[in-house]
Amino acid sequence: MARPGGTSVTMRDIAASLGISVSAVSLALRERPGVGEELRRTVLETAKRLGYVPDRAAVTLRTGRSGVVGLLIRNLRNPFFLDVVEGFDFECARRGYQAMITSSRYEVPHEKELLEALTSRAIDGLAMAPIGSGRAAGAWARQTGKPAVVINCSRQVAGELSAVRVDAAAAVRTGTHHLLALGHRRIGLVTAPPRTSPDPERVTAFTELMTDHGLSPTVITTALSDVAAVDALTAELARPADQRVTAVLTNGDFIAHAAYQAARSVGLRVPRDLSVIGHDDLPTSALLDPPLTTFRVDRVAIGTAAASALIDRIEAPSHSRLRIVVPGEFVVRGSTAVPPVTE
Amino acid sequence: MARPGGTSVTMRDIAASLGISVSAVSLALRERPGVGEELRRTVLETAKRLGYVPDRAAVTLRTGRSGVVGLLIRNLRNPFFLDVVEGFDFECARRGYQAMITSSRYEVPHEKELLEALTSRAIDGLAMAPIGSGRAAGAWARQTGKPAVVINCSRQVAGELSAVRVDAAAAVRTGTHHLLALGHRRIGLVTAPPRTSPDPERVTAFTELMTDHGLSPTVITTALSDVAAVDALTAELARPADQRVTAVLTNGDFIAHAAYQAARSVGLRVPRDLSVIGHDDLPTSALLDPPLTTFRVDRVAIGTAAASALIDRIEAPSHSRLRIVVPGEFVVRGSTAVPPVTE
DNA sequence: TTGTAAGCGTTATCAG
DNA sequence: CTGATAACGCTTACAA
Repeated sequence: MARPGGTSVTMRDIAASLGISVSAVSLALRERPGVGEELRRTVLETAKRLGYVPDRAAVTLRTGRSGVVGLLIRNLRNPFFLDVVEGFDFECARRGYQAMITSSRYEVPHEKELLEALTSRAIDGLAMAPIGSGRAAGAWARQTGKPAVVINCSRQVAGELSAVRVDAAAAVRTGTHHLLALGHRRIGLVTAPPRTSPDPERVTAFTELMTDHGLSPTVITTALSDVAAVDALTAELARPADQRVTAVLTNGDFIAHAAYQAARSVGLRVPRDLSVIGHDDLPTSALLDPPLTTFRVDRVAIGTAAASALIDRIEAPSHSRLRIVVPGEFVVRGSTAVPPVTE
Repeated sequence: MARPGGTSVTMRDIAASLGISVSAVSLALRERPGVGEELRRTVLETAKRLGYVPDRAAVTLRTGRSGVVGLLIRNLRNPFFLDVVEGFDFECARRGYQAMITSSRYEVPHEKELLEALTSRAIDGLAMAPIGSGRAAGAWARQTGKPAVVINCSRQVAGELSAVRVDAAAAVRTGTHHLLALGHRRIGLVTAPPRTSPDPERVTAFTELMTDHGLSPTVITTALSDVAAVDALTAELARPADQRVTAVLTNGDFIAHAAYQAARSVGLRVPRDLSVIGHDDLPTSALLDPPLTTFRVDRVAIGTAAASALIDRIEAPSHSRLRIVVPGEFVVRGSTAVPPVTE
């Protein structure tokens, strides 16, 4: 509203039209004591009649609270985050907040810029799926004195922050066990480069488990965009049959799809030549050819939990920080099978 | 920022620390004439040193421009919009704006609420994939005097507005021709209920084409959530083999997936018993079982085009309204085949 | 119960 | 080229 054209109605207009003072209007509108019941009704009614819409910029400036919370996602292209965003947006709306959602696109400098932009917009709190370790979130919280919650980020970080995450390490263990039981020995784990990886725990869990079984773990490092992942996986799969992995674990169905593409591009078949395990259970995963074995997680719940935890802390700063682990469930479909017998 | 804890640095602090006036600081910071080059550099430098972040609420209040543009999506669960959002967010960032993205979840009252919320936040412009006819967008633009652009919405609406859309009617025609050529006679078109449908043109085009061929069109009406679509399609497919459709056209791969599920649930096979045509070509569509025949569209381009058109009009209100049709491409895969010979 | 006035951080107008 | 000063719309002491 404001300036050009859109002749906005302000409290002053209401006050003038009723011959009372602005503060009376303010009090009446916000259901605060200090104003007669009858007058309040009149005010409410004329406000509606005049089409009054409060100017949040003014409120923000005055109160220091904007009613906006930020949601900074590291990669909005990953369908995983779709439902997270939806859940977050929904919960915010339910509790009277607006979400400001944006994507850092796995670019650290851009993440920094966005953080600053959000700060200058006086967000009341921040939820963030950080690019790397998540230190940025902690720094932001310290610097602004406002609550932050991290989503799917390394456990040790966080510090003072609330955190919502899926148990990625457990998922890796379950998947690895499944593959070992099928007879696989050369298993690959797809992960992001250390600096940008949100969950080093996956690698640790995987490495430990493989080592325990006397096997050497293959860690396939790639940027987590679909094209980069296809390239990295194609490179791995192009190796001789007795050296390349016979199964891969990915950190998301999104990347599992890339594994399908890579396999296809070098003429391998899933699951005959390559077993694939995803993580997320996207709506399409059951419809793929073959249906994807994956780890189902309630993505909407992640979003609502993050929003809820964040808003709790905004409204009661004493609220202790939360550590929420959203449960998941391993679902076995057609993309995993016994390894090929090429050796 | 602002009140609690986070001791924010204001222009006053910079001015005080330099022993000059606030207005000099303002001028210097915004690269405006009226301040010496040397002083400007000093100001810029101390601003950075002190960690100054401008308070957008104050700027907004003063100037009436927030630097925020709204993006109101009718259904954020549809992966189609993922890339649109990403493109929009990207273009906004590139041009120095913040996007405020939210989902009306196909609920008209919620759409209205959100529109009001965005208005009270003084967005500089609005992009909207409206629920029904898109009249709401026009009304908003008229009422606020600010530019709006509609995304994928009925052609006749729009009026004064810029519009970005895919040529859905053309896609329907192409798909229908493809099915007719394969020999299908009972073809179903999946569409949203009239009140919420964004593109009645699809139905018109389909009906006309079928009638021209002396065939009677089947229009399957359903709410466009995955579960609702599965139900509606299951009901259609449960009919006797000589009555039910042998092919369906959907308005999105998202809904085509629902057709796969529905077919599966009543024991029909795609494409042997049912041909399916989607629209969008989502990343997963080529990996489905069977790979989906669909209409590819550059979704990111829709987002960037919308943002670009919107920001153009914000910055030059004289800018004439744009009608952008993002091109698409029909891609034939494995989900369409000759009809079954059950008659 | 109601009105008055100050002030949030910024920009813009207008003197010096 | 620089510095007071008012104003944007709202909230909140405090005074009537």
